[in-house]
Amino acid sequence: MILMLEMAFRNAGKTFYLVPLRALASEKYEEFKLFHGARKPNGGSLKVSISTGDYDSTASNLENKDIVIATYEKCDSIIRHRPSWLSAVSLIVLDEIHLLDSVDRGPTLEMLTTWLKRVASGVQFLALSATVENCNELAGWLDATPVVSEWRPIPLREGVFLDYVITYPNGKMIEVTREFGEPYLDLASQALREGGQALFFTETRRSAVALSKKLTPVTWLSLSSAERRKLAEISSAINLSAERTKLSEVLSSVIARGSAFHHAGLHHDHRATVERFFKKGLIKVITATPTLAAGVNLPARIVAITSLRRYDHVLGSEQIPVMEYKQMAGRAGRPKYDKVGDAIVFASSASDAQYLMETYINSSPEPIVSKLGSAQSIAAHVLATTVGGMAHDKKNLHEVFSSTFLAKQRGYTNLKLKVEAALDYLAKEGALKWTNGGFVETSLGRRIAELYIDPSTAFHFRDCMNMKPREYTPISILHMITSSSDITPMLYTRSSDMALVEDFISEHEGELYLTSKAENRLIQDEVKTLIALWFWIEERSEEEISEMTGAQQGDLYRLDESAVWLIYSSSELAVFFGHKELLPQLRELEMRVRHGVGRELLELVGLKGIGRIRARNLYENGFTSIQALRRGDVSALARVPSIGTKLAMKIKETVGGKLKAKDLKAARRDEVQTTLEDFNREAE
DNA sequence: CTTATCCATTTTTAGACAGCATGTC
DNA sequence: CTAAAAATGGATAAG
Repeated sequence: MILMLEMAFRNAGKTFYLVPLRALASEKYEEFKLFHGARKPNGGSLKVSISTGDYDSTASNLENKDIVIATYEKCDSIIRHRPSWLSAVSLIVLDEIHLLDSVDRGPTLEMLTTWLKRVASGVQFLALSATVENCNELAGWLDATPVVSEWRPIPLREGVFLDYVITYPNGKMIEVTREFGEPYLDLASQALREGGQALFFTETRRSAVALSKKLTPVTWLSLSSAERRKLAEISSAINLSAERTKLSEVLSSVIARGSAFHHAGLHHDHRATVERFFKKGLIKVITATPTLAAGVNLPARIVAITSLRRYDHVLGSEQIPVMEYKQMAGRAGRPKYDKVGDAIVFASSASDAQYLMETYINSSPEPIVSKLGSAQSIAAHVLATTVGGMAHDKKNLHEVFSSTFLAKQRGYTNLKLKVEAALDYLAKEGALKWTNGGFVETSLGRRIAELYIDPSTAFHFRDCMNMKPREYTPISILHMITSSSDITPMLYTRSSDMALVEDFISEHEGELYLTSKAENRLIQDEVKTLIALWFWIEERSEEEISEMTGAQQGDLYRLDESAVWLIYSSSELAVFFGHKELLPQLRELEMRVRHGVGRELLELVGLKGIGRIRARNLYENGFTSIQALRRGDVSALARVPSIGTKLAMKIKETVGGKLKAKDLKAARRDEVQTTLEDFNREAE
């Protein structure tokens, strides 16, 4: 921050702060925002901006900014648009550089860094990480000087818990008081007695939820009556801020007792609530999946790691890497509050304890290894390199790829073959064309790179548009989307879902793409993901969808987000593929998915109204139930946290009812009141 | 006759980046 | 070096 601010004040150039998560970007942005508008010596004012997929997106907005905070992918995308100010960049901070090791996102970071090194010559790089073992090697690649510091604001102790005794690497042992007779409860209790908070990491979402319930007796006893009152309010607010589901009800009930769970199935507002009130000290214990290991900064007095295994659909049950363990352990110790942070792992036997001590506590994280070689698509990076203007002939292209971290670690021979193959593939499919002496991207290729989709996804769209199923319906379009490699999260078909999926397939056989011979195609997963999206645009309740498919609120929102992006992309590409006639269908479907607004609702409100009243607000404000809307159900409206005047007017017109603002307020008040009472009673 | 308990078997399993343009609070 | 925990379903005991 000091370096960036110094450069900004000196007008020494534009600086970037790059992070792997949107949440981290907004956290960092909040810190930098304090300096936004500060007067510079030359009279101008300092300008700070954030750029991630869910914030502003046009590169021109960044032209006169001094400090830009962005995700890696966003920065990558910006480069592809070749903004004029790129040469004005003077410093790039790469936070959490160890992400280079990640299979799905590491290659993007690696290519991004490689380009930046070339494009912006003379740019200073500052790469940061708490868990890099081979930092000399990494520094060598970046042409940087390694700076190692063991300093932590709060010292960290790592220990193993076995039979109520915590053993530390130096042989020191501490006994934990038996109070509840359950290790997890007693450990949490110890943290709370010292006025601290505890963070438990679990292997699965389900066990995070189960453990947070189990911990409520401990947290409840530690609460003052003032805290209990505040928590009751927070707890009832949970059920008002988003659609109610079984999961949100459980969250609401544990929060009332000072405990909470945190995982990616939660609604993002609920995640934010949990983070916020843990930071404020009201929520005493969080049980979390790895969401919090790399996510926002949420330190705790004690970090308890309940499992060091993880199940993988391909590999089965696996030990997690030391790097991940260190990331979790590093969350222990709150600056300003704790004297020391404790990270505790649980052992099942004496030999297990010894194993954990050797393998995790006394081990360094694994060295960072480039994953560019296993990138699912080198083609995407070759195309982006071309579109970004970094290479228009083989010589330059090989220069770029031979300066990657992979080439440094493993040599360039293998990668060279892959790059050549990617070039041929892109040319064959029409994203690039040969020129004398080199190659250049086609307008299609440029659009693919700008839309930020994998080239294979684009070609898949083309094939799907050329070979339509017997009956071409919205379901066909959704299937095209869910069978592309860019859809996330792809839902997994459990054995209990088989009936649902098979029924759907036989019912919609004529509308689906079932003939493709691509190997390893997981038709069932594609269809199951399609079903979740279909239910979503049919306005089924979030609870119903998660009941039927197992996809929870958070999953649904992310699925929706990626589906919107892909449908938009397919409509942009339809023109290139000579399928202009599909545009109306694609546009309509995009709108239905984007806003979660069903056909019936579109008809009710009138399609023209969508332009004026943003349908997304209908959705976000809780109008997912058409039935409720039709009968003007006041109690459904009570779940709406805020209704715009225009929107309320429109609803009034539409339902023809007599809803008034004060009815809404009264209804909402009642609901808040009853939930509050319920929780207090239950808690007692 | 209903409910509780026990036991063996079956089922399930983390996370999250990206486009673009405009209305709403 | 190693999978573990919850859900399910059926049988039997208790109320």
